[in-house]
Amino acid sequence: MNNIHKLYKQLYKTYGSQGWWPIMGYGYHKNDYSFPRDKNEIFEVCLGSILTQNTTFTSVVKSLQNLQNIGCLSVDTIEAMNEDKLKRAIKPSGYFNQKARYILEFIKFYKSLDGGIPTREELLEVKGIGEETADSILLYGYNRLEFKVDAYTKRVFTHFALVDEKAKYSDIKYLVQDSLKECIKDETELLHTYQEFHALIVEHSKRYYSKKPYGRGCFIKL
DNA sequence: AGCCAGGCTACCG
DNA sequence: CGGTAGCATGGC
Repeated sequence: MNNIHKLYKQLYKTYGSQGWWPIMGYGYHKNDYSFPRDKNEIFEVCLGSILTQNTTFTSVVKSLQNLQNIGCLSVDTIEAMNEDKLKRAIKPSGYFNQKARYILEFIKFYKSLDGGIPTREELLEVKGIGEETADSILLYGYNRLEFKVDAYTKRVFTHFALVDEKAKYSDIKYLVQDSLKECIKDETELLHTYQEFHALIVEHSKRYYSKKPYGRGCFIKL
């Protein structure tokens, strides 16, 4: 068992199943890996992945709630929306001018898929979708084996010297994927581990890696 | 009051 | 290529 897997095990033992991705009207689904269940929920994950860029998820929930309240929480309804109305609805998540454009750009791409599964390369060509958002969509929307790295992940990994300060997104992503693949041979279990690991890192980091000095109070031992 | 949040693009050297 | 300003609201 390598240090990455050790970290995962300790986090899971501490916090348990996180049940990401949360879906509107259902919330988290701990120990239930049947999500997303349909195309609407897949799209909701994509939407949430864009809205949550550099923002807390509670703000994203407000935006999604706003959309739901005006009956616009679906691909076609958002596509048909007046852009200013869309901006008003997603205002709580911040960067609403950019994000409104990103969402509309993504919808064009999403419809061109015609129900198909996007590749990572295709997603990265869409304006507003960088590596983390692409992996978020793939991991939680399409159940693909693409680990999602975020600022917290880098912070925690740096704390434990699993990577150095100048590690790039891909360095961390493939370190995690390679490390977990060594220990977990079953693909379904591996997928759920990717999904839970990222969520667990966020849960742990909100407590111990949000304000400086990062890692104060962190009880994990590798 | 100031810092941080489940980042990305554009533009710089 | 790496580094950074700008984007914006909300919570603590």
